[in-house]
Parts: sequence; structure tokens; C-alpha cells
Amino acid sequence: MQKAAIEKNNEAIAAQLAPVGRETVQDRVYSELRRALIGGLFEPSQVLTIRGLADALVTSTMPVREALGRLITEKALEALPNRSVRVPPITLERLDDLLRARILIEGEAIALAAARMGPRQIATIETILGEWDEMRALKHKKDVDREVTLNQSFHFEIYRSCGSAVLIPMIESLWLQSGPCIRVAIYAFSEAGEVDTAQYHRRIVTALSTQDGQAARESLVADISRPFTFLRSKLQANAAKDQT
Amino acid sequence: MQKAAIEKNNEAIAAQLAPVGRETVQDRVYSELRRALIGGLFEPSQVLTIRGLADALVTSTMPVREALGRLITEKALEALPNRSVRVPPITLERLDDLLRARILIEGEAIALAAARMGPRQIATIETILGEWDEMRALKHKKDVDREVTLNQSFHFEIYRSCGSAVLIPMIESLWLQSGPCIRVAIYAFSEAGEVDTAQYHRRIVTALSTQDGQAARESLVADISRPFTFLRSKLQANAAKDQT
DNA sequence: GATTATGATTTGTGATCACACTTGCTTTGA
DNA sequence: TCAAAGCAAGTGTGATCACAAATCATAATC
Repeated sequence: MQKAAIEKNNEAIAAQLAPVGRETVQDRVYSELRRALIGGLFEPSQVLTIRGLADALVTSTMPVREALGRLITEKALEALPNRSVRVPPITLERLDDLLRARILIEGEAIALAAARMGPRQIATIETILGEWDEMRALKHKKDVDREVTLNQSFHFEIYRSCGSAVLIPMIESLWLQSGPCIRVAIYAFSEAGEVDTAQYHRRIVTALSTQDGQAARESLVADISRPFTFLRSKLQANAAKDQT
Repeated sequence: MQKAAIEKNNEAIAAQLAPVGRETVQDRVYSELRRALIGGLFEPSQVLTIRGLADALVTSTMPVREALGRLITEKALEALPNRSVRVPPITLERLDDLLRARILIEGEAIALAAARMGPRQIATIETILGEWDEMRALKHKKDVDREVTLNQSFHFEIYRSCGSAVLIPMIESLWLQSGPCIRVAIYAFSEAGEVDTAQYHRRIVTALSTQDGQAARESLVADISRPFTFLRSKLQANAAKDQT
């Protein structure tokens, strides 16, 4: 019996080949829409049509409608009584509601992560911070997309360390819901004040590397509150203007 | 111009007619599966097939597959690499993870609700408690289904008062995820110890009617922890038995 | 001239079909 | 006797079609 030899050969093959994976079209559509949502590529109150998205993504309607359904259940999109779907509009209440939930859940996640992150994980988020500085160095081109991506990587690298398979999907849902809102805030920050966002992240890293969960939570709260309070005042200003 | 008169007539009609609503088949399938999941009608690790469910629900595969997709995204079901879907199996880690998340989020929700519940809402949950006692009175028929339903009504009547459109869907997702687990616990309670579950609920009502958020939170934590710690010890006992 | 009817277009929903992959069983060969 | 190949039933995925409801533009009516 040459079974052992065959087995060995198979292992040799497996070592060289990467698993091809079998991602469905629906998964790709879903990821693409998620990316667009978190990145704030869709505007609040914008309505999306199945056929329109299918054309834009060059597929049939089938994968799109299932992806939309999934996004609706996680409240990233909203189903109108007309059965059309749109990006949820921003209101003051919703903003406060989202921030409170994010403080609660992401705060818990980072406190858990603080006790579990090793030098390996700390190094990873420091690398991300480094890329941030690098990007800032050549500031002539303010790449908001990249900024959003790096911010996301930084936070989720931490959350992944919290070891909770239940909390992480909830945080993803929260980001999906607040994505369309904070995009405008990040853009305004990057354009105007230039109050270094990275300094908040540095405070988080410091707290995490000393395993200080409480400090990490507080720094995180400061970090995620900023765009929300900014948006809040902006929204109130608009409301006041509409009054006149 | 009799526009005002017509408008008035329309309003009069609207006052008498109930909106008919246009529930889709997919929505019904989704609700039905949710109900089954929260009620624990499916066992952990059970595999569900699209065609099988479609036959059972007497529809085509289309509404079922979309409903399954939605349930997968809220982690109520699990997509295997084989592309079959099953209800997630129970593990010790998952149990602890779920309980921690529920304490965190439902605790916050009830604390918020404590400050917002008026006599009207208090009366509603007291009614539910009354129905509970009534059911207990004729205890010859231990109706676990009704017990699960009443428990759900009691809790969600409270959560609805928290005023957070963001937290409530998350709590629903958590119930969906813990449903298959706690069913066995409730059943065991109802059968064996008969330690009055209602007494925990009464403590919650007392705390809420005095607007004591902290007490309400603590009572709630005691209430939802009970089935989890029960299941936990049972699972550990099983693990020990498998060892031998 | 403003409002209501009417028709065409667009959109979501559900059903059905074709295809690829998985799974379990049978058959074949050593 | 046992393992591997081959076959058949079952399953998820995507495409397409039919239909009903919504939307919008045009026409008709007061």
C-alpha cells in the first residue's frame, strides 16, 4: 500500500497551492455595498434600486436583492413602506442614539481587548499608526478614502482582540449605520481644523500597551465622540437656519 | 373649492379603516423562522435546507432563501463552508459571550427604560405578570410555549420603552442567538425546580415603578443570568462525562 | 388653471429553470 | 475484504420571466 506516499505527495501539493476559495457573487456584492456604506459613498436619504445597483455592479438582480435584504436587517439600509430602500437619513436623535450605543459596546470591546492584546497586536496597530503619519507627511494629497480605511483597520484590529464573536458583528453593524454620517465629519476635519486625529489613536495605543483598560476606554470614547459632536452642532446650526 | 370638505371626508374614512398592510411572503417566512428560533423549536447544530423549509412553510424557495440570508447576517444561523446552513451549536465560550453581551446591552436598555416608563407602561407589564400567574394557577398543563412568549413580551415591552432604535434590534439579535440555548433551560426549570421565575420579574417591576434604574439593571442581570449559569453547569457536566 | 383620470414606465416580488457542487451509495478493481 | 472510482439524488446559486404595485407624465375635466 502506497497510501502514505500519496498522502505525502498531496501534502506537498497543498503546501504550494493557495486555497482558491469559493466566494459567491452575492458575497462580493454585499462586501462592495458594505465598503461603500462604511466609506460614506452613499448619501443619507439616498434611495437605491435593485436594477440600478445590478447595472452598476454588472450582475443580475438576484445577488443584489439578497445583499440589500441583508443590509436592511442590520439597519444599514432602510425599507420604506413603498418597498424602496434608502440610506437612513440623519437626525439628531439617531446621532445621539448611535453614539451612545457605540460608546457602550466599543468601550466594552476595547476594555476586554486591553487585557488580551500581546506585543504582536500592539505592533500591528502601531504599524497602522505609522502608515497614517506617512500619509500625513505628504499632505498635498488628502486622501480621505485611505484615511477612512486606516481608521477602520486601526479600530477593528483592536476589536478583533477582544475575543468576543458576539460583540464584533454588532460593532460592524454600528459602523455600517454611522458610516454615512461620519464621512462628512472626517472630510471636514481633514479639510479644516486638521486637529490631529492620530493623537487620539496614540493615546489609545499608550493605554493598551500598559494594559490600562479604563484609560483605553476613555480615549476611545473621546475618539469616536468627536465626529459625532461635530456633526451634531452642524445639524443644529442647519436646523436653526431652516427656522429663519 | 370643496377641497377641505373632501379632505375631511377622507380623514373620516381613515379613522374607521385599519391600514391593510402589505406583508410579503418573505416577511412571513422571516417572522416564522424568528419565532421558531427564539422559541427554541430548532435544535443547536440542526441543519436547515431551503427546499425543506419551503415545503414545510408551503411556499417556493425564493422567500425562504432570502429569509435565511437575513438570519445568517444577524448570526441567528450559521453558514457552513459547504454552503449549508445550520443553527449554531452551543459551546461554553459562546454561552459566556452571549451572556456578557446581553448583560451589557439589555442592562443599559432597562436602565434607560427605568427613567422613561410611565404608569401606562408599568401597567402593561403588570398585566403580563398577571397572565403569568394565571397560567401558573392551572399548572396541570405546563405550557412551555406560552411561557416563552410571555417572557419575551415582558422583556420587550420594557426594552421598547428605552427609546433607542439602535439598541432594540441588537437585543432582538441577541435573543435570536440565545433562543436555541435557553429553551432547554426554561424547559428544565418548568419541569424540575419550579423556582418561581416570576419572582425575578416582580423584582424588576418593583424597581421600574420606583424609577430605580440601578436596581432594575441588577434584577434583570439576575433574571437573564439564571438560565445561562444553569446551562453552563449542565454543559460542563456533559463534558466531564464525555471525558470518562 | 388646478385637479383628477388615464396610460406608460419603472420597480420589487415570487416562481421556475439551468448549472455546479456536494453527498451518499453502489459498483468496480486489486 | 477493502479502498477507490463512478453514479445518482439532493442542494445552493444565479438568471430570467410574469405579475402587481408604485411612480411619473400626459391628457381630460371641472
